[in-house]
Amino acid sequence: MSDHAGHAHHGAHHGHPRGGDIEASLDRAAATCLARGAQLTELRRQVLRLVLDSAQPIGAYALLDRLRGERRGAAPPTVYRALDFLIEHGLIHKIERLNAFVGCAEEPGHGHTHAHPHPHQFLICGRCGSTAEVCDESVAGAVAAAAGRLGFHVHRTTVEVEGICAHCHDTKSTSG
Amino acid sequence: MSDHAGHAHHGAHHGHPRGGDIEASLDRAAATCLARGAQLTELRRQVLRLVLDSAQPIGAYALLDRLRGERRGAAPPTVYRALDFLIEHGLIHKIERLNAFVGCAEEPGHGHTHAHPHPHQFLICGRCGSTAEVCDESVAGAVAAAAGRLGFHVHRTTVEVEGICAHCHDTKSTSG
DNA sequence: GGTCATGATGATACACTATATCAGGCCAGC
DNA sequence: GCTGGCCTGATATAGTGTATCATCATGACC
Repeated sequence: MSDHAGHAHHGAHHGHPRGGDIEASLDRAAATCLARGAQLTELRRQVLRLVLDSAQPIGAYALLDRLRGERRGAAPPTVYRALDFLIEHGLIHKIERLNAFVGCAEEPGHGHTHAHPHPHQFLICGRCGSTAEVCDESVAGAVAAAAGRLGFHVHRTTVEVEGICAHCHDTKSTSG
Repeated sequence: MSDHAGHAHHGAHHGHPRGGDIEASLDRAAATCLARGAQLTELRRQVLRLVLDSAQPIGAYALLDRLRGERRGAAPPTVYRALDFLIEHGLIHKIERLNAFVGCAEEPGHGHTHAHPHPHQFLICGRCGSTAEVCDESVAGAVAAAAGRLGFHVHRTTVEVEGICAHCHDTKSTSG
């Protein structure tokens, strides 16, 4: 079945699970971009930092508010252009159900982009709002098989699961 | 694995694949609602008819335009409230990637609702814009397994696959 | 009949999400 | 210095979805 599955991230219970890690991730992201002939400019780096720094999926306009702390004239296109770039290069994902963005759980440098994404699924907790990105190949395989049966050629797959995370299910109190 | 998979619908190539079928579907939908203590009012029936009548997924504001043909003062809440009801009762689905709505491919009366949905996935052709709803249990099973491994309790699963449908892939011309 | 709660719809305004478009700045290469 | 490409600034607008209050019908209950 699934040879590797499931590393949870963006947990809302732990505040900011990363700290100085983020700067290291940004450096790796910059290197990855460079290797592909693109550049992680200061603006894009700022937006990526804000996304990674968020404990939960964050919306474009929330990003915009925070971005304005460091860039006075920031406007919607400012943040959307940066987001498009980051998605294009596989550094972040968009969660369609939430109209929000999260950092990619896979480290960059694996050659995955928007055109050639790595398989990924999101588990969205309806109680605490946290999300986990899992990378389960059996899910991707089942999707590919079902699509293939109909002669459908898959480009991209969006899998977003809504439910209750283990933490919230264990502690049925108001701790979420 | 997957005991049953794949009935394609909403094909854009065939114009309106159904005709008088729609009225029969509406009647069955009304009966299903009644059996559950809800009512498919004239407004909801009109909106459901418009959704079913659309060859492709249709947006809320496109529905609103058409609805105004039969209901002069229709406003956004008019159509959104009807859509919410129809989704709640499993009569239509929302495709998140498209912000659009399609009729449920499963006939009503199977007891599935928004709270207890039947497994379903969408194949979205990026060339002709058609969508197919498939009901593959192996996909749902893989998702459930992956989630369960992390202790996540699944409520609802959104699977939306973007790619090229068999028809468009066969006829690589501009016929899409 | 009168009253009241419920659910559905009408109607207005607003919030949130995303894009189009044009202008200016920076830099590499000729 | 000019050009072309890329990035950003800035303004306006399009597209999607909700909040809120008023109105109206229905049915329960006294």
